[in-house]
Amino acid sequence: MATMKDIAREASVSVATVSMVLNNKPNSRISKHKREEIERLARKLNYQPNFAAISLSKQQSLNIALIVPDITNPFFSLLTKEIDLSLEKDGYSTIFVDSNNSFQNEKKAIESMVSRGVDGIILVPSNEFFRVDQAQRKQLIANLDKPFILLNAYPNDLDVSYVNFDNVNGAYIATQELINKGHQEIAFIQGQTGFVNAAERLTGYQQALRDHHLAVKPQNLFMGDYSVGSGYELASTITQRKDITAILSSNDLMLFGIIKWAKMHHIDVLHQYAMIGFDNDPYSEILEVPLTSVDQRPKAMIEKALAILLERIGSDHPVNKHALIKPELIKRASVFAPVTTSE
Amino acid sequence: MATMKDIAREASVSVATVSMVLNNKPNSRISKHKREEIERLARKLNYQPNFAAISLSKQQSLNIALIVPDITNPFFSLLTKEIDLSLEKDGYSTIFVDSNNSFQNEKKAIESMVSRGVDGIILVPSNEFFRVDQAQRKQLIANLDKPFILLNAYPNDLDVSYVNFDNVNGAYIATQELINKGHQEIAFIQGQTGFVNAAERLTGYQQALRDHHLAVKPQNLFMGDYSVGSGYELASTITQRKDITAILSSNDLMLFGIIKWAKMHHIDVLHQYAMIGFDNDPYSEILEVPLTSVDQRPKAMIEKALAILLERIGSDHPVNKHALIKPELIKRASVFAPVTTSE
DNA sequence: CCTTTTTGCTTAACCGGTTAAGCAGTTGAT
DNA sequence: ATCAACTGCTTAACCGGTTAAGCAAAAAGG
Repeated sequence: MATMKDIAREASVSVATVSMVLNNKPNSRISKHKREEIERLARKLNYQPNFAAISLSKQQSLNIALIVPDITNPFFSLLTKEIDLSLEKDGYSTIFVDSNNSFQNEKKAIESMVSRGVDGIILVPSNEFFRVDQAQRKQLIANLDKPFILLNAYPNDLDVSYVNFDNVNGAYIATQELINKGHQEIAFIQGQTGFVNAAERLTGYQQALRDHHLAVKPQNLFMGDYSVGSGYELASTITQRKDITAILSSNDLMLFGIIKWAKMHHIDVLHQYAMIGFDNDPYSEILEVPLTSVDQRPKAMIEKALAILLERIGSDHPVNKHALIKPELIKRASVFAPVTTSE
Repeated sequence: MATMKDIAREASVSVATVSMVLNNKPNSRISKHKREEIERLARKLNYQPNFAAISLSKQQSLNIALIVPDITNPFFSLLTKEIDLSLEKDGYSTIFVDSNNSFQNEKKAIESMVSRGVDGIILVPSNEFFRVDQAQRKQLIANLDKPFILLNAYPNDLDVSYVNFDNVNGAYIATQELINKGHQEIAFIQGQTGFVNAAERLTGYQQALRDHHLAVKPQNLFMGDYSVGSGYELASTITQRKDITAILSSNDLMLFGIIKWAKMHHIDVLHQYAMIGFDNDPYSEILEVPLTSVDQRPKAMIEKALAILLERIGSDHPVNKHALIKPELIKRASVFAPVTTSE
C-alpha cells in the first residue's frame, strides 16, 4: 500500500504538501506543476488513504454504528438497508451490530462503538431496552457524549434525540378503517406495556373507538410480544371469542402467527376476520389474503434520523431533536365487512 | 476520554509501562505494585482504548467487512446475523455494506474497505458479479491482498477462498424426493446461467432424473432470477403445462411469486403442484401449505467461512481454501403424490 | 530600489497507542 | 569480590496521516 510518504519521496516534496494537495485544502498555495505531479503519482501508485491515521489525527472515523435488535426481522432489515445506502452517499460506513434483543448487548455495543471512535450511534432499541429499570437506561445515555439517536422507539424518561413514527395516528387510522367497514368488536393485540410504541398504539386504538362512539372493552385487548410465536399462542383465545370480527395487531408478524395456528387447526381465519397489522411486511402480499398494514414509512424515518444525526455530528452544541413520521395505511384485501360466524 | 497518557501521569510511570500492563504483555516485567496501581487508575478513569491508535500502530483494525447483495432477502439477513454474532465473540466488528445487487457497488465497497484497513472481507456476491466479464472479476481480486472469502457462491474462473453449500447435492436430494413421491414431470426453475449455483443446481436436478431413469426435458426448464417477481411472471407459463405435477425452484421466493400469481387468478397452485424450494425461508411456514425446502445450513456455512477467514488473517502464507456444506432437506407439506389435473 | 505582501513550500508537533532497545539497580553464581 | 543475569522501568522510534507556524524567494507596491 502506497502512503503519502512514498508519493512525497517520488515527487521530492514533504508529506505535508502531499496531504494538502490530495485533500484540496482551500488555502493551500501549491504550484500547479507540483499539484499535478502529486496527483499523477497518487494515481500511479494507487494511493489509498489510511483511515486509521486519518481517524487518529482528525478525531473522526467516518463510521456510524447501527444497532438493531434483530436483522432477521424484515422491518429492521429494511431500515438497515436504507440507512446503509444513505450513509454511504455521505461517505460514512456502517458498523453493524445485531443486539439479539438484549439490553446487555446494546450496552456492550455502545461502549465498544464509542471506543472504536464511531462518529455517531443509531440505536433501534430492543424490547428489553424498555423493560430494564430506568436507572440502567439513564446510565447508558449519561456516559455517552457521542452523537446518538434512537430510531423506531423511544422511552419517555430519557432526554435523547429520536425519530419515531406516529404510533397514535397509525393505530387511529387503522382502527378507523375497520370501524368504517362496520366492525364494532375489534381485537387489539398490544405489544408489551412499558414499550412506548405499544402504549401509543393502544391510545390511538382507544381514541378511534371513542371518537366513533364505540365501547373500549378490556376483554378485546390481548398481549403479544411482536413475535410470530406470540401470535400463534394468542390465536386459540381470540378465535374462541365469537363476537370479535376484526383484529388489529401491533405488527404483521403476530398476524402471521395467528394465520399459522389457524392453518394447523383448519380454521379459515383469513376470511373470517378483517385484519390490519403494522410494518407493511412485504411477505404479507404472498398470503392468500394480503394484509392491510400500517406502513411506518421507513425511508422517511431514516431520512429524518440521518439528517438529525449528521447535523449533530457537524455541530458542537448538542441539542436533542425529535421527529414523528406520519404513517400511511396500505390497503389490501384483508379488510372487509364483518362476517357473521356460524359454527 | 482518558488516555494512557492520563493514567501514566497519575501513576508516575511512562506510557509504555501502562501499555504493557493493560495489554498483559507476557514478557513484561512490571512490579505487582505498579501493575495494580495502573489497573486501578484505568478503572477509575474509565479508560477505553482508542481503536484508531491501535489500528494504526498494530496495522489491524479488528473490523471485518461484510458485503451482501440485499439485506432485505431473508437468507442474507440470516447470514448477516450469524456472522455478526459470531465475529463479535472473536472481538471483531462487522462493517456492513449492502451492495444493492450491483457489481460496481461491490467493487467500490471492496476498495473502500481496503482503505479503511479492515482485517478481512466477506463477499456474498450479487447476481451481477457473475454476469460481468471475467476480466473485471479478475481485476477485482488481483488488486486485493486482504484476507478475502466468497460466501454462498463462487465463480469457477477465479482463484479465491470460498464457502458454498453443495448445490449439486441439494438439487439432487430435492429432485429425488419428488421422484420418490411419484413425480415424473418436474419443472425446474433455474437461476440465471453464468451463476455457478444455478448451473450446479441444474446438474443436480438432471443427475437425479437420469439416476432414476427419467428423461431430462428442456421444456421443463424455466429461467428465473431469484426474485418474487420472476416467479410471478413464470407462473402462467408453468400452470398452462398440464403434464407438470411438481415444481423445483432455485429458491423459495420464486415459489412465493407463483403462489401470489395463482392467488390472483384463483388457481389452487398449492394443492395442485408438489413444490420444493431452496433457502428454507422462515416465511414459508406461514403459507397455507408450508414449503419443503433445501436448507443451506447457513450456520454451518458461516462457521466454516469464518474459520477459514480468521485462519487466513492469522497466517502470513495466504492459501486459498474451499468448503462445500452438505444441505439438508426440510420436509413440509408441499410435497405429495402427483395430482391429476382436471380442468 | 527598498519594503511589504504573497507564494510555495517545509518543519515540527500532534493524534494515541506499540514495541524493540537500552539502562540503572538488584540479585545470584563462582 | 567480580561478573553475569535478571528486574523494573524508560526512551525513542514508529504507524500515517493533519495542520499551525515559519521561512526563503518571488512578486507587488510605492
